[in-house]
Amino acid sequence: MVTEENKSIEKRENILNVAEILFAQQGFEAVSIRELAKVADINIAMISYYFGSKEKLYEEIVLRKLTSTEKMKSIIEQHNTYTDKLFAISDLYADVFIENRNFHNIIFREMAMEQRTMMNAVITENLYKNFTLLSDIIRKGIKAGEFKKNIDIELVATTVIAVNKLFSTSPIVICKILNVDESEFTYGEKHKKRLKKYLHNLLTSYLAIP
Amino acid sequence: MVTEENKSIEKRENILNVAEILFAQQGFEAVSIRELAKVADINIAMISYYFGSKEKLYEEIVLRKLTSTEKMKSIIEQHNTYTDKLFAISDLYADVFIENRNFHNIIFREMAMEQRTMMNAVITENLYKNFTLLSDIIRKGIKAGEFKKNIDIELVATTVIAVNKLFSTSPIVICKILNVDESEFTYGEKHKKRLKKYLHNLLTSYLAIP
DNA sequence: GTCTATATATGGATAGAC
DNA sequence: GTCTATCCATATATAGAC
Repeated sequence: MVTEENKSIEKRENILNVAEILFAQQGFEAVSIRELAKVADINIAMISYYFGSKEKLYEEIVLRKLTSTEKMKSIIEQHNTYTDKLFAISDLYADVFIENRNFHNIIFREMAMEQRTMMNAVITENLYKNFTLLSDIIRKGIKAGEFKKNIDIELVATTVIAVNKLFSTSPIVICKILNVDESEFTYGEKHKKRLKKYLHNLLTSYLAIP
Repeated sequence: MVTEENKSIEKRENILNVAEILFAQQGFEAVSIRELAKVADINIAMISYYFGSKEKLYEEIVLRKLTSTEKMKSIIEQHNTYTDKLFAISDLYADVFIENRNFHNIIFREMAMEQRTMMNAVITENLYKNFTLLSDIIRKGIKAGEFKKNIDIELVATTVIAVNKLFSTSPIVICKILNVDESEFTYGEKHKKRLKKYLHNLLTSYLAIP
């Protein structure tokens, strides 16, 4: 049933989605609410009406999609060995970063800011929690005798995030590096599979006991 | 000898340096020439006088420090084995990214833009050239029997860049991950050494023939 | 909920005096 | 080279009609 309320929510959602893309592509300050209103096909006044201000709209975009730690936890529980758990989380990062690459573009731009804001603190806290789940798997894998002992736990966990991140948020350069045409390269399954497979191999060779 | 001309060049340099920091911290659009003039302790009109416009000032900041391929080439030539060549380039990335982290913050933000501009093209071309030097070392190392055959050359080269990049441009999160106090963590030698050593080990375990 | 019209602020840039 | 004063474009935000 399409109620009036649903219509209203849909419009709100539409503004959020369009704004997410524009903010990701150009940055917060570079996008005017006039341009946003044009692209989203709404009146300028609607942004204040729905969100109060451009700033509050931005906050909502950032906060609404932060990957929940719960999702990660449930995926970890679905696997038995620490190797499988690690692979699953690495794959999840690839999926989440690539599928929501506009969003993560915004997140990583925010992380690169040196001034500490409320949002910055929330983002850092969220990323840290997810990071902890990753490093805990490695730590436990070492204790269980599945992984080598003399490894840099923090930096190998950082590597998973860093590689997935660069791959998903710098499309032009990545296309050039992989020798793929940009029009063809929509981060399709083929390239995602390659990325996942590579990370599995990289992690295995660094962590696994020969 | 301090001539009038030198003084003028110094002032120009000062504006470039201050602007680089501000643009890195806040993004191009978020920095007003009024704020820039205040921090650099110059008059607003001086920006137009020296650079023509805010846009041209930005272009000069981006273009002036792009890592020359020549420097990389000379470093590569100084080493004999492909392993040593690879380590040297990996170390160079760590040094260059960390020492010029404000600059690289700007570069990577520009890379994340999906709209293609003149500057974007120059940056991509530069990064691609440096990337090619890196992947060539790996390719030749395989031919020479120093590295394994079944590896993903492009993605391992990307990894070197990705890890060094995240490490240098997201200080707040990295501090939290490494459990280091931010005031203490000025990307000192200690953490740089750790990063370099980790990448050596990671590359060795992925590439070296057991 | 949606629009127009407008208040108000701030941005980049420069003319012209010194 | 340096400054003040100012022009002009564009930004956000909202009051008030519908």
